[in-house]
Amino acid sequence: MDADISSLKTANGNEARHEIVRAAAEVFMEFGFAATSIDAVAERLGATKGRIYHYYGSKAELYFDVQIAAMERLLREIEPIAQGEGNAAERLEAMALRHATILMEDLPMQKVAVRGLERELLGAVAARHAKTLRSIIRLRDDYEQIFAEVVDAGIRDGLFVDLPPRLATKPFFGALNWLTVWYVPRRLQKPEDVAEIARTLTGFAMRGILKGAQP
Amino acid sequence: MDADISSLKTANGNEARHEIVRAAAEVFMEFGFAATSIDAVAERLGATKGRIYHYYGSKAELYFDVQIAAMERLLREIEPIAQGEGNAAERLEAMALRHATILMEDLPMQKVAVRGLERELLGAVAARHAKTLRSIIRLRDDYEQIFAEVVDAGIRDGLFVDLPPRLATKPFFGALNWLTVWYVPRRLQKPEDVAEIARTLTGFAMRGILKGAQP
DNA sequence: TTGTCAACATACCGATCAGTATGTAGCCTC
DNA sequence: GAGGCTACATACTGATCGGTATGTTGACAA
Repeated sequence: MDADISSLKTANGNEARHEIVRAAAEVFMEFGFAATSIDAVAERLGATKGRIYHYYGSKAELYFDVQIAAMERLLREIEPIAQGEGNAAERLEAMALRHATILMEDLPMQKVAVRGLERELLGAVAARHAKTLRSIIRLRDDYEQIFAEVVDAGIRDGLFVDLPPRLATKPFFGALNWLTVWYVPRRLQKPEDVAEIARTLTGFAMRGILKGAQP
Repeated sequence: MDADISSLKTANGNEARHEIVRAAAEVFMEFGFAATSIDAVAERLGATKGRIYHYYGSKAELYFDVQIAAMERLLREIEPIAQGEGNAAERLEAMALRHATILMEDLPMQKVAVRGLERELLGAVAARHAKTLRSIIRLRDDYEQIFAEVVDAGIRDGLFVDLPPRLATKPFFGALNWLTVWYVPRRLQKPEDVAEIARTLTGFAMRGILKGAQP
């Protein structure tokens, strides 16, 4: 958001921050926000609190950064597909496929992001970080909006079932995002299996939204 | 599980426990397990810790009871439908419709149950309550099994897409269960809207799993 | 009318943990 | 080679919270 005076220092700082974010994502994924201690994140880093608090002002700020990193990757990869070529069905399918794949590739980050700001935060540190909270909710809304627009186009073209776009995207996301609940990465055998799962889920979601031929 | 010597005492005890479970479900839903304090649950009850610890030995035990109550309601209502009449597609549709409706009707309990035992527990109090944990996982597996069997029947009958039943049920549940993430109950206007949402989600999920007519 | 027990409330303890304050080792600069 | 700064580590504090120990009150029993 504000990295501009980039020099060696800033670059190193960004890399150091990113290491912390990755470790934090893993621990947050395992235990959730409240049950994750900064000491546990530090331990996973092979370091101590000092290192983390040198780069982050609070646990909430670190948690937010995980979410932002996850959302930014999704936005960065999916938006071009949405604006690309093909009819609404083709674009939506490509978006879903990429979306599901990213969830599995970046599971820790994405799992944290998908579970979202689950109230655990709103009640607690809401006021302090109200501005950051808004911007994350904004990111999420923007992302859903990208899908909603393609869905809307598909509905207008008569390709998709006749539903309010915002409502149609809910089960669509559900079929895909649910994998963050059940998917457990196995050692080895990964690259093709991930693609296979992504195709299966995408196929399901597309059938759910496409206007069928039978009455 | 062990309520047998039922007398006035046991009956009152069960009712008292159920009140606690309801309040606990609301607070757990809002803040999650770790961020929910027993004092917060007591406050929602208009009571103090003493009341809760009179009936429950620990916070984990209370949390488990919420999950058990939620799973038991689902099992109790959906199993008869699965064993009922109709072909696989008709039964699965009725099950999905009822499932989605229950999620919305009992949102606090069901939201807690859907989010499940999210590791926040496994790491922490796992050993102490290993037995209870197993039985809850068992309940969840049993429930998914009910769906998997109907799905399997539908696949064998050529009604559903040709996928491993366990894999096909994932996005099916996803489309439905995802509502626990986005659904926010509004005052008034409820009874028919809930049914409408349930029908929409069920329709999506059924299209996702039905073998389409177009190639 | 006194004992008993369920059904709580109150008071307290010990552990955990976010955040802070204070070091300190290395590098860079001049 | 002295000051300064970055990138941490270490030590500490204050607050929260799960659990327990100890009341207290009313109903019922005998």
